[in-house]
Amino acid sequence: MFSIGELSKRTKVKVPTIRYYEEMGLLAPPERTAGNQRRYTNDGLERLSFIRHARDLGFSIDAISSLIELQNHPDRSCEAATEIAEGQLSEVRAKIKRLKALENELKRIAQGCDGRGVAEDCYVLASLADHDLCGRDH
Amino acid sequence: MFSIGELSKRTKVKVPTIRYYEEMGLLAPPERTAGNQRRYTNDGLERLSFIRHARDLGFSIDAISSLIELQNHPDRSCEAATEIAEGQLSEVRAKIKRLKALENELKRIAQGCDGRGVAEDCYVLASLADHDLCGRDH
DNA sequence: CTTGAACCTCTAGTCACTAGAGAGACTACA
DNA sequence: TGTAGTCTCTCTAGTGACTAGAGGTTCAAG
Repeated sequence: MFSIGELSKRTKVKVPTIRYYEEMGLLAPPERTAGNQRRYTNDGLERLSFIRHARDLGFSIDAISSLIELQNHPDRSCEAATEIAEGQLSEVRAKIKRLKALENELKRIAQGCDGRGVAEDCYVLASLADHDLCGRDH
Repeated sequence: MFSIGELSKRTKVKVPTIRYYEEMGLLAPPERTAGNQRRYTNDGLERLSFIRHARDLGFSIDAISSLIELQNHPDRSCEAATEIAEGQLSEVRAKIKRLKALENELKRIAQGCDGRGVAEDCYVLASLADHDLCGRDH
């Protein structure tokens, strides 16, 4: 049995965030001391590690809820879990694609100006003002 | 002189978003009709195109504010503009790097399970529960 | 002059937290 | 047992960049 501060230290999840997860229904409300303070067991620790790991991988609170629901019913098909993971994967891939396009455009814009002129002639500002100066769409 | 709806159509920025930009100080408050409706000129159109383009490239409202400030003083050095663009570029690169790590991890996790088993044996769930199953840190 | 679309302001909601106030509880040491 | 100091409690409000909706007013076409 350990306090919320201890749980926070072990999982590296901040104390208010732990309380937030509880409020959102991700983390079961733990036991309380006579003085109303939360006391966790290893169960809580494992659950929170799971949540943190999933958050680190970019899963939404909603997605994590579904995954936990599944965890609580070990006999169910895990199809949903695979779907959620694959959905997340394609979201990540889409983001990468988009960011790479941005990277190219920004590289081009930033290289166009050495920062030594005045704003009037600045290629950065001109590029932003006139989309036609862009190599391709974004 | 055209209405906010017309401006919205031409720039593809939604009406409430235009009002929001005005509130945030990005867009100068335009003239109004006798009945208090906004009426824009080409100036407003150009300004909004600039903002939209910058937002599309991921610049924050704050960064855009600085860029506009600079635009309004064409005699100033454009060093700040180049810095902002370069800052944005390195942020984008950092995001790409992180997302690529996530992509690898998610790929590994998603491939570990075909979704045909039950939750108890699901590799997706197991991987999330146990960070040690991860190839590398993230 | 009427109709109906577009416009106005204001408030509240989104996501996943983060910050702070003010009060109460716990623990270590004397 | 007293007390100092840290931890914890709940509650409210703020973040960024919008989005949604209510309830009311104005505009332009016919």
